Amino acid sequence: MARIPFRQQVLQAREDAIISSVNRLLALKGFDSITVDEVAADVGIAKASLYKHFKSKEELAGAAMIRVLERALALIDTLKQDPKIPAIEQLRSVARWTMQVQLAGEMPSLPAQNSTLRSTLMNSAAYMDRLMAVSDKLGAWITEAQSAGQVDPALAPEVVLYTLFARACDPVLSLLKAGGQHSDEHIIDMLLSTCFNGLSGAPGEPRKGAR
Amino acid sequence: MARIPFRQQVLQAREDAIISSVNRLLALKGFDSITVDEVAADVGIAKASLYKHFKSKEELAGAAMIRVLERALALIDTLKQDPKIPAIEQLRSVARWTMQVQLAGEMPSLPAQNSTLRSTLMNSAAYMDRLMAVSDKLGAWITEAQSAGQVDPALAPEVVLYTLFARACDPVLSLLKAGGQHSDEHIIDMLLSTCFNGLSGAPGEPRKGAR
DNA sequence: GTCTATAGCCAGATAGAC
DNA sequence: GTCTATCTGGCTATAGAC
Repeated sequence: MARIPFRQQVLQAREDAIISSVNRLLALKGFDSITVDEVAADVGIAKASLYKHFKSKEELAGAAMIRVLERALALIDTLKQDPKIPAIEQLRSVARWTMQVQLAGEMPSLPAQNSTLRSTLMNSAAYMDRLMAVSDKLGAWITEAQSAGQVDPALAPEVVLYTLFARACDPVLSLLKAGGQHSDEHIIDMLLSTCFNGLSGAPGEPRKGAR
Repeated sequence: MARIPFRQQVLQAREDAIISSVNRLLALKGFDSITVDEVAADVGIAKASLYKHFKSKEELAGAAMIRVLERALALIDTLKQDPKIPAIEQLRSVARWTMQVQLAGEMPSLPAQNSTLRSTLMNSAAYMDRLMAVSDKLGAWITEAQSAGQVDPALAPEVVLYTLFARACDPVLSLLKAGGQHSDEHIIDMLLSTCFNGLSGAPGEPRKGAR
């Protein structure tokens, strides 16, 4: 571990820069709309050099997804350090974080239908491992919250999990952001409310504040 | 109006067939993944013939969107015939319908980010008129439901409107459908519940039945 | 309006020198 | 590993005969 450091570090830094560019462009334009030339130009290297690091456009997107999943895992582990917080609040914190990432233009958005991309991701152990790690950890909170009656026990757990994932790339947020009528905080408050309390709103609950 | 009928009818029927194919393929694979060749093959005509009816791939997608918006308008007008039904129930009926259309594989899904498609649609009066008609009619119900306290008055009306639109193409539904664990009716019931009552569920409300 | 054939373009991926 | 230059395939759109 003591040797090989410098050149490797440079490479690692370059890969980080690549992933950052891909991540941002993916959030901005989506997988189908970006081109590899564009990514290369954004990073400031030649396209052929990109292909030395990642062997396809799909792998580039996969790397961005892996990174965001790792950020999510880091957040979850941080949240777990306070075991007194009710599961529902942990889930709400995760949802709030995904919305903040979206607003920051850092949430890569992939088309659900692109089949070559899908199969690349499903065949990537690095991706699947992290996806399952996130799912398991959220799944535990979901079960706990349902037992405590904080999340509707009539909902199948997958429904809750998929809904949380889906709200992490919900087009409603970008529409509201583009509308420019509300502050970022207000947008997040309203979307968290629709997510957890529904359009009808929860009669007994305070809607404001409660960071 | 009495003349010109037959040949025109044949053309109209062909255009309907084209739109049906586009609509189905759009629901199945999404705009970016389908090719005009594929549409032509599905309809059973040559690609060049398609371009006699619609002058671009974007216009094809626009025609499909116009048709689904017209179906929505027809539904809304039908629902309006019973003025005794509370606004919230009207909105729920519309949401239920969009989910049924999704499950039937008839909800075209367009990428939110494709800019050439976006500008084609925004420049199409036929599309924009219908989109605004739907928005206005739903908007009236939303305002009414908020006044009656059936929809959370703290939510900006656009949030409610956008959320309903977004639930019409929510990936959660196709994920659950692909999972194969639940009946179509059950999926719709759960998603309507998460949409209107949130993940937490509404304490006072019955969740089952109520078609 | 319908077809076959093709133009024209663009983007993903690679060759080969350094 | 990085670059420039190029290949290759596929896709939108059109030409031109019927």
